[in-house]
This record gives sequence, structure tokens and C-alpha cells, in this order.
Amino acid sequence: MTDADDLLFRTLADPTRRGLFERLCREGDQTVGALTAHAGISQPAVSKHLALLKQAGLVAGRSQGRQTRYSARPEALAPLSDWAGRMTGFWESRFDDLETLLDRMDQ
Amino acid sequence: MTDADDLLFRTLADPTRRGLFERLCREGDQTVGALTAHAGISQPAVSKHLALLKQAGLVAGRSQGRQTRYSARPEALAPLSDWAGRMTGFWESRFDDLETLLDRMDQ
DNA sequence: CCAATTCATATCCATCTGGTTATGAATCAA
DNA sequence: TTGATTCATAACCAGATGGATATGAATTGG
Repeated sequence: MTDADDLLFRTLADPTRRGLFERLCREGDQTVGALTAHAGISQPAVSKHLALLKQAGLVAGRSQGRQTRYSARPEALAPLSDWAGRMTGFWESRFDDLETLLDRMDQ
Repeated sequence: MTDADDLLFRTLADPTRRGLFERLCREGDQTVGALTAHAGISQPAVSKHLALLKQAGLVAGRSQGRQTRYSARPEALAPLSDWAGRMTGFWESRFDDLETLLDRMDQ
């Protein structure tokens, strides 16, 4: 469990952040204003969440004049799926071991 | 984003809980004492984490005399991978739309 | 140039969170 | 039965977290 993985999990723990990320995945790039209009919280709060999402690599922001357009980076979710896969893998391999053991006991 | 999903994300946000869950996936059932011996925190702290993991469906505990053996339930991770898959799916479908649009403009 | 817009940052605050110690309930061993 | 073991729960505390408001910097339009 690396440090970056921990940041990823922590960042996704908040429903507001997941909401912002999901919206960017669904509907593509958005300005802070557009995101704020649907978030139900203040603009500074949205900006703070976006900063955290950015730090976790989940979004990227590029400045366009006085606006900032944010976009989702779903590739950043890969470590999440990888980790879940490993957990299930450990589980199944232990299950396999048990099966081999039972097979041996059967003989 | 359902309520259960939110609980799952929140529960996995803590590195100690992920560690406990990972250990149960890797090495199978463990008593609270065995888990405490490797966790680096007090037994009550471990019990509290286990209670949260249980509430999220990630582990199950069965009482055996004065011990409690906990086991991992990796199936509970499914909503996590599902959500990640949906996010990537949204992304890709938007990308497809853009491609079709560009294709049309090419004609 | 000046006013308005857009966003980020600073500051502050209530609440949540993860840890501790203390304690109690249940089980086992002698 | 009595004392030890194992775990869960209660009470408490320091620090993190998510929110608000205030403000400033940068850009744009008139």
C-alpha cells in the first residue's frame, strides 16, 4: 500500500468529491462556476475539493483566461481496481490452496 | 451513488482498516488477538475498526468461545470496481461521441 | 482606466475520526 | 469457584476534515 494509493482512497472517500469527479467523467470538461452551480456548496469549497482531486491525479485543470476548466482523468482509478483485484486474488489463491489440500486428503 | 457505496468508500479510506482487510484476505481467518499483534495499535482500536469493516460488509465475525474469528468478504468490493468501471465507461462513451462527431465533420 | 467576473487562498469554526485508557461481560482453566 | 484471558463497549481527547465567509489576484468588457 503505497503513499499514492492512500491518497487516492482518502480522496475518493468524500461523496462531494466523487460527485464532482463523476460529473466530469459524464459530461466532460467544466469550469469551476458550472461545477459550483450543481454542487450545492460554495465556490471556495468546490475549489478546495478540486485541488484535492488534482493532487490525487483524478482531475487536471487548465487555465483559460479567468476561467479554469477541469477534466477527469479516469486512468487514475487504475490503482483502485488493481488493489481490489489483488484482494480477490489473495482470497481465491487461498481457496485454491484449501482445495488442493482437500484433494490431497481425499486420496 | 447509494448509501451503501458511500459507506464502502468511507470504510476503505483508512489505511489501518485496509491493512486489516488485506491481512484477512492474504492469510484467512484471524482472531482479534492475532490481528492486534500485527496492527501496531491497541486491541480496542482494532475492535472498532473491525466493527466498521463488518458494518460495510467487508468482513464477517463469528464467536468461538471467548475468541472472535474474523474473515474477509472480498465480494463486498464489487461495488467499488463497478463504480470505477462506470466512470471509465462514461469517459470512453464521451470519447466515442467525440470521434463520431469528428468523423461526421470529416465527410 | 474602472467595474465586474472568475477563481484561489486565508481564516475560522463545528463536527468527525482514530487513537487512548478504563471497564465489563463471557469463557476457560485450575 | 476463582483467577486469567479475550474481546467489546464507554468515555474521553487531539487532530483532521469539510464547510462558510472574507479577500485578493487576474482577466475581461465597457
